Amino acid sequence: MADHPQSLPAWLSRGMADLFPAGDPADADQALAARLAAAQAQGRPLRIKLGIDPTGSNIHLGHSILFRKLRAFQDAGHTAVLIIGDFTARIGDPTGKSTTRVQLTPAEVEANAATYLAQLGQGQPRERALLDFETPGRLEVRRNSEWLAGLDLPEVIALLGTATVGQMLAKEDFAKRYGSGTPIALHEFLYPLLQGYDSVAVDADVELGGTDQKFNVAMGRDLQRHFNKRTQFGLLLPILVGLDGVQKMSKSLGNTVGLEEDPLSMYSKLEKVGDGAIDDYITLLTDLDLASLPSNPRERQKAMAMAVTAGRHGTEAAAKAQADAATLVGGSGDAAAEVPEASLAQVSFPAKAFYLLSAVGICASSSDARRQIKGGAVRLEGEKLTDPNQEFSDAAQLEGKVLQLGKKTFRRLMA
RNA sequence: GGGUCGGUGCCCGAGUGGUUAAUGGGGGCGGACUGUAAAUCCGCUGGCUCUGCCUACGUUGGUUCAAAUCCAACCCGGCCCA
Repeated sequence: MADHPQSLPAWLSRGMADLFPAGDPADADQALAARLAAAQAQGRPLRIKLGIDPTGSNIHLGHSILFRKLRAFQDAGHTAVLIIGDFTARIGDPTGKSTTRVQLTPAEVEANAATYLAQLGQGQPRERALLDFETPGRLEVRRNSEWLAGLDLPEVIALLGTATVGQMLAKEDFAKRYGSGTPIALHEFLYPLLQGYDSVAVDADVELGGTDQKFNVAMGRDLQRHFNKRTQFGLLLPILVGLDGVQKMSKSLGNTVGLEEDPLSMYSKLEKVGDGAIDDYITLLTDLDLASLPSNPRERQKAMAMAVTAGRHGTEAAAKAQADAATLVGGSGDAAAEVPEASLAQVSFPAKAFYLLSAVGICASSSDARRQIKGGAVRLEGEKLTDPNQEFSDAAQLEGKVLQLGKKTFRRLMA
């Protein structure tokens, strides 16, 4: 893994965690550089597969590193084959899961898929979008129900026949669950096979994935060989660690930055990622040159946060977010304009402080709000609230004021 | 199918008739400190416009003044046997 062929372009190898196979540099089935050269000689773009399971509805920065790499391929003239796993989502990828996933209904899957495409920039100009939806020939969006829904039982059995229980149990996630006595449903074994079959169906030259996808991507190669197809390369990118700098970025761990987040919250979250994660963020989420950045970690954090935010919202909005973040954290929230607004419309007056906090959505519940106030975490216009039962008679006396929870959460109250 | 063990709050895991909203740890949130970080220390961590009232220990029913704790049936899982 250490010595990739020299001839791979920088845009391709940037951030790469693993590339396989990496054999004979002259063989187009053994070395990606050779495959690239061969394709170019034939005037044929490579087909770069990336599968997404529309199981959630929000894409975060962790996902975006794969899309960024896919976009890089597009910009180099290759064809991105984005597979929406509408069929496989109904099984649920067991990767990284310690329990069987819940199965989604077709309607939920469709709704999620639509949201995903919108977040990836469908309908937007290519300069702003994460993927290039505009240039002809650069993107195919496919749903794997196209080929999976029609498989009949004999075909499924044949597919199952290509792998063994031993191989499945060699997969770390399954091994762990099996070892710890956590149930593994049989249909979960089908998942890697179906994902692999996707590669057969779309004639993938390269499959992108996180490092946790190695097993599934390798399965794709096995199946392509089984079906007498050209085999794909696996290009794996690191799993982005979350804001805590330790665990992977994952919605269920609450350490994510969403692609759709406003500039201020995006910036302020990013500028305090753990020290150990800063350089990974720079490599994987920006095009900045690591070597030319200041060595002071604080400065690097800022540069990274700035670049990522600008990538999504433009330089101007990012600069404003940076300035606002500085003001907000500096103490009083009154100077900043980019504070998310919260509507008082749902609040019935007179309102006690704890009720206000929960009604406006800044605290999870009114009990939580009481605790936060007692804990000295809540400020209104920079002034600490101490009595949960403090009463506000009407909306007019609150309108335009900034309510603050802790150091990071602000809401400007609006009528 | 048989035997056996088990299903507790976001997670792990104590508790086996009575101040138990339920020990402890993790995570999370807040405070101090700091670089808006890490580490460390401290507090909080079911809900409700809350001096009180609800809802909670797989599900449903039962015993009891009183159950997460006892009984029954059912559902789900692990292991062993077939």
